[in-house]
Amino acid sequence: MKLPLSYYSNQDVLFLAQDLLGKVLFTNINGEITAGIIVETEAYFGIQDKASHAYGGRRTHRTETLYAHGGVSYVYLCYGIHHLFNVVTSVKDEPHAVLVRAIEPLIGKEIMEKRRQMPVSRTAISSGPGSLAKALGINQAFNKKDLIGNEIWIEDHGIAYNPDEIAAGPRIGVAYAEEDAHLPWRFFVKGNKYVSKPNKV
DNA sequence: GACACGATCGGCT
DNA sequence: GCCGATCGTGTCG
Repeated sequence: MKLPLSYYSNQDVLFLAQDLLGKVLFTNINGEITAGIIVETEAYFGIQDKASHAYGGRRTHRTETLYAHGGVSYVYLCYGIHHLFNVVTSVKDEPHAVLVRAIEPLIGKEIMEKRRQMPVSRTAISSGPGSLAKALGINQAFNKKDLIGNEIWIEDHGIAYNPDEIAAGPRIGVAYAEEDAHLPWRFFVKGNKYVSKPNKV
């Protein structure tokens, strides 16, 4: 059920970004368990990707997490307000990562409603990277957490999509990445109502 | 030490 | 569709 460490060692981050669609992301905060099906991701291709925090081999206190062995979380604060959750992949010193952009609520829906102050019937509850992080209670304390531990982890529930059920398009909010801005490295489940920008392909 | 800006969201027009 | 919120980070001095 719980994805093993070996899953995250895969050096093909474009494959993993697509393979993570359908997997179930869990958090357990003081016994409050919440989980959702991953329906939208983006791949960040290490040191050669101008949109990545690790572009050019940049190595700072913040980005150090990206250089860890695959299988840990990379959480950072964006726009001073939102926490964004990434899955660090590949091997040590190869800073590939997958940003999770949307989930479909599955377990602990009442807890998510309390955290988001809105009914689970609203898709905005977990649509978009900042929103899903808040719904799952992910904050800075989750940075560099082991994804095979018991605070945050990902399970395989046997949900898988065929290639024709997945759409690929340019990543969101990376205009600064120049020629890398238009690479089709954002993946989402076609027709899923939790996808944050379903029209942009 | 100072400053410009972001892998966004939600409210208002 | 537009705009303000809000603060850690990185870069420069």
